[in-house]
Amino acid sequence: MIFRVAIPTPLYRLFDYRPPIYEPETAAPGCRVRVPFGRREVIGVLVSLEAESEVPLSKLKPALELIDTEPVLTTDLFRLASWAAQYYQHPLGDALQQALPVLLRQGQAARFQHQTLWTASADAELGQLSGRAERQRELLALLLEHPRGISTDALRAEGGNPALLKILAEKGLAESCEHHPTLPHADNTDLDVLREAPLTLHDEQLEAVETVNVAQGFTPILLEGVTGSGKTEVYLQAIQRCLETGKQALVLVPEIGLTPQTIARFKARFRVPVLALHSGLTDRQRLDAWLWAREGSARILIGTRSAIFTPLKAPGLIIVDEEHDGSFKQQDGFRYHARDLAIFRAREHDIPILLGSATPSLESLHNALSGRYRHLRLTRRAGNAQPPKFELLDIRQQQLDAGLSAPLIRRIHEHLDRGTQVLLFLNRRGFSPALICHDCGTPVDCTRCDARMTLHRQPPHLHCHHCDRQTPIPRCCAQCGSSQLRPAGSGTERVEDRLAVHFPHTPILRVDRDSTQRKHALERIMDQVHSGEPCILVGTQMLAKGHHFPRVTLVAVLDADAGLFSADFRGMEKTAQLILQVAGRAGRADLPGEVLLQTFNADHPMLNTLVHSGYDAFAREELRLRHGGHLPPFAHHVLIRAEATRQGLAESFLLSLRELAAQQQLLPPQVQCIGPFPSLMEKRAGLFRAQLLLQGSARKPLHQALGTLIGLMQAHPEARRVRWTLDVDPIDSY
DNA sequence: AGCACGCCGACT
DNA sequence: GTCGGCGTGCTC
Repeated sequence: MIFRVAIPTPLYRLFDYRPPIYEPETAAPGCRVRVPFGRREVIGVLVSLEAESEVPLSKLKPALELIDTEPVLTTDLFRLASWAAQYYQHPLGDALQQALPVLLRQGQAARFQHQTLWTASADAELGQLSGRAERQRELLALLLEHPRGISTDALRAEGGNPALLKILAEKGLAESCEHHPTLPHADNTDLDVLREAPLTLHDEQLEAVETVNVAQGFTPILLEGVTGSGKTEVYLQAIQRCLETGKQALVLVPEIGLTPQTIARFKARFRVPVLALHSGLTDRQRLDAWLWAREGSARILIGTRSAIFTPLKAPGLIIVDEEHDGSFKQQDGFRYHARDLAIFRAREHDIPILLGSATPSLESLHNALSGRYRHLRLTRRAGNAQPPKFELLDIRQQQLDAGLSAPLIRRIHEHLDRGTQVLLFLNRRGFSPALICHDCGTPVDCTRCDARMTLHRQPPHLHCHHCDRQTPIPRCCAQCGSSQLRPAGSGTERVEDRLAVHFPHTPILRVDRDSTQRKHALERIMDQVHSGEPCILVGTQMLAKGHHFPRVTLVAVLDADAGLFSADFRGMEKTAQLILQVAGRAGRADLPGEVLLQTFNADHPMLNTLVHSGYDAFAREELRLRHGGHLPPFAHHVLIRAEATRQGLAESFLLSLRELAAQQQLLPPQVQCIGPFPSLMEKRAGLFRAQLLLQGSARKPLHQALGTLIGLMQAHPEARRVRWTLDVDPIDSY
């Protein structure tokens, strides 16, 4: 018998081993094995058991140990990860590895963390202890209060002395047992899953919930609901039905969306175990959560991108919230898209999947419009809330003060005078995005990137936002020696500064990565906002997601043009999504909101469509343009990126790759090769980068071409000096 | 990716 | 004379 093993390495092949010296009883695909690999030991995943190997038996090493007696990667997860490896052209060993929690990658047993719990013996009574053994009596009393067992830590916390447990045990009054922590309500198999009553649905919500409930088997549904239309309530009620049939629900949320409020809302509604797989968990907690999900006692799993690999005993429903969000795509290494894997997984499990968004990705919208997905809309806001009023604020020929126009400042005054709050959005942190010599015009550039250093004032320093390099602020220009270095443009810090001058009596709250670094800083800001007193919030996209500010009546986008003319064809889509997301932060029933967009392009057709006809009209128009330009979702893209320490090397490597492929006629005619081009920012973090784009209208020839190109790149002599990576369905092209 | 081997420059 | 720089090759 031969073990065929996937090893975590960047190599696109599997490795054969002889079984361990001792005879393995239960070897099955999906089990982990510890194997010698080169001069080290690694954990691999058994892919198949073979009768023979192409490698001569003499070259085969024996595996050292079969770690699992049953597969850690169950059939469905194994299929999911190997499909993803194939689809994203990523080495199988690495893909399988990434589908596992860290502790399992390291070879730990797939078991719960065991905890020693103490109980009083069945017949133990306080009277059996002499009156003088007071501490022992206290301890026994505590044990008697916890018939299901208590840990030593908990005993100590309740005032018991765990050191005396041994004495009690010797007297036959106490017993210990190994136990893994259980989830509250894990034994709730009742139909009564509700903890609190559901909200009343309006007709559109009702239809959405009904659609999920009656769905038989695989049913992808795009739920397009404007902000405030009650998508979450639809999720909750769809999950309710799923739970009532004894199934589990998997909920994927964007990185920033996994807030305590979100989790709290799920926990408040249901009397079943709800587990959140957030970044704060330790590796151990992650493994326990993974095990609870696998054994079926966790009923609702909420997590970010990587949660798509959570094992489920009884999958019933998958929800992807804010499905357009870019954080579902992994941006390095194994570049999978969790939303797309979720679709695959739902199809495999033959269950419904709900993709929710106020601003769906054009990919999902296209799938909905072409009939591949059901398309449901929530156009009404819950309650009587009115949609905010949009207005383009033309700032041509306006004097700007740190990015603030005079009409905007007047409007801010009006809202503050009415006693409400204002939110200003600027997706640029720091004081100013450049520091420029007033005499010769030379900006201070990052030495490792093709980028300006950003000036920060708190604390004062220069910071490159692309490679994280930080330097002190120079006193004079490196080019001409002039001391007239001046900040150019403005970021959130500068806006905050100027606002303090214009509105000396109003609190200015800045929310960006810098202002919220300290623990609880964000919490404190949010508390102040929710107190309801007038204030001005200034911030980056941190403000755009997850939070809701009922007392904000004015939202202003200071630079609506950012991203409007981006070289990335998705720039317009992303801009629109961001603008609507920010706009959605404001207002409630009795305080209608107003959204101002400062722009130098007040006649821009797409901006006007978005503002006057809404996202749906915008998206259809944008889809029309994409169709005309043979761009995704009407074509498929694969990006081959390359980077090298010397300029030109990456580009010449890709050029040579393209020429080799052409000479040997390896590219089918349905696949177009575009480039290579230097990346938009050619130099980044000291590396020079280039990219080659493959485009095709069908996936199959594209994948086939990719396979042969990988072969060429691996064999290429230059590949030692050039690092290359693949990105299937890239979501940004820099 | 790791990791070792191996062959040339600046130190105690 | 050695320490260590990173080019080259291999991983069942």
